[in-house]
Amino acid sequence: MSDESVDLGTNGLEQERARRLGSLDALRAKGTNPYPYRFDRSHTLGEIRNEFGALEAGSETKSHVTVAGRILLKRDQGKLIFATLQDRETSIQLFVSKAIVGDDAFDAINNLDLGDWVGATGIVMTTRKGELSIKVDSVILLSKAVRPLPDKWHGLTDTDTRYRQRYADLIGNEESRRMFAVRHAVISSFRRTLHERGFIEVETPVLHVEPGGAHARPFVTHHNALDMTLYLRIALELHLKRLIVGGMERVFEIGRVFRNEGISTRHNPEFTMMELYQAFADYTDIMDLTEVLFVNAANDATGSSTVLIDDIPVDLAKPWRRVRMIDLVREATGVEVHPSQPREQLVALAEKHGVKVLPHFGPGKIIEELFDATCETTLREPTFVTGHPVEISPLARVDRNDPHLTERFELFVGGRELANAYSELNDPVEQRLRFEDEQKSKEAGNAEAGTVDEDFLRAMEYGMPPTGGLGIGMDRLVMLIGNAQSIRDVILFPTLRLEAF
RNA sequence: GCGCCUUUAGCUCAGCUGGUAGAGCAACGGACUCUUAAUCCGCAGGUCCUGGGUUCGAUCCCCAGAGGGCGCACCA
Repeated sequence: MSDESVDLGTNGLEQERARRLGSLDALRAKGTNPYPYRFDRSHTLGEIRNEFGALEAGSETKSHVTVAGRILLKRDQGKLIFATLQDRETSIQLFVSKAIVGDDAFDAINNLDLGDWVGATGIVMTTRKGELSIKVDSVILLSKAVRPLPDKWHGLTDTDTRYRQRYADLIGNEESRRMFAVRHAVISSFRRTLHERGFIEVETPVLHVEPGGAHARPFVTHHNALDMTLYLRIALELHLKRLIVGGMERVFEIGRVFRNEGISTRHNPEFTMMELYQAFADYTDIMDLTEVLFVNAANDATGSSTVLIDDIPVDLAKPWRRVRMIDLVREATGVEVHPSQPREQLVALAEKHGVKVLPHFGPGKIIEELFDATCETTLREPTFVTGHPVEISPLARVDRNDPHLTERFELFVGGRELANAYSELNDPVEQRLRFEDEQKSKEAGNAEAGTVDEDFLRAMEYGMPPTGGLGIGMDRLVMLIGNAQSIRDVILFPTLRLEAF
């Protein structure tokens, strides 16, 4: 066997690949380029459906069109072939008659494989049964597929293969295509809503010297020329606030952030965050804006503001509950809690509810743990949980009515956190103290605590106006609006273990 | 990281108390000018995830490992 020859192989896949590679050679021998450079179409398949969708059965138009797409199905009738052509929008049937195209072209079309890309010209018609079709007068191969498609009826269901070979998933699974259309619509809707409100879209660094703005373990990398340790960002917050100091007033960024933590149906190590900052606003303004963003996104993506949460319809357009974290914990435990209480009291309550308390947990952290354990998963309908303890909110402003709480909210929907927002802390002296508390907590063994970001403090010292800020986990929002059960269904290429080839 | 489940033809899946595997689709050969997952006839296709062990004999039982799913933990 020479190096060039195709291994005829021992299994079905290799045999099929060898056959298709062989037909490539045969095409080239006949002077056909199986991979031409370009192709002009007159209509997308969706345009044809829009224009001719109402055609009666058995009609023939005078419209001669040129289309392109992938052959998904072939139904061979002897001297007549029906082929299903799919493009990005939809699919349409090609009607190929031997009497029209001639013997040679008919054979060539008959020799096309499922998965091949073709361009076709012909007359728009409907069959006797009413199926919108193109009565073909010519078909040209645009790209030969050498590997067979998944099952034409069941598609690809194996989750591993769907995530690893998203290309094959997208070819066969309408639902997968729909989900990514929803994703695009949601993100596009956010840009529209924010542009309408005078927000400027910006891009800030992904490589950070200090991984701040959230509590999470970072990915660590290294810049060779500068011989410097860098971290992939875990949040967008601190750079966007620097822009508020700079006077940009309303900024947002939709960007990838990275957290070196577990993977689950709700977590991917890299995910997409939208953060915005609005000068002269506080967290109540941000609640209103969050509701608008969500309702617009649902409407733009699905045509309705109603989404399914655990299979129950919920209209996002109704105002959302606003309730303090300490009040929710009191409702759940029957015990009044407040960060000003002695730590031992809260430890006792935590133990009663099976909450593990680590040595570096202060009263505020224990209250949050109690909330996570007793309340979080019960918050099915959209709920703004407000008033987080200062201890767990180093970048949020203290509540104007309670020095132990902050002006902060987290938005929970379907038991999942989707958003986090504050009246932003803009006092540089207090910010330094908060950072120093974080630093102490880190030294006490809290791996996720932050450090003192001197450049950020310098920015604060130039003066940041009163500002409201918001962060939204876009993947989870797409899950909500698209009704996805796993974050992997809304991320085109989710993080997986190394594949063995 | 821990627990449970799972891995059989290119795809979707069967496979009984242990006797070395089947179907549908795709492919290939044939029939067919209105099909819709076309239909009909024929033919081929296998490292039963990997490595050990038990057994006369392992897809099946046991152990270890790998991939995947779900749950818990961490977190958004």
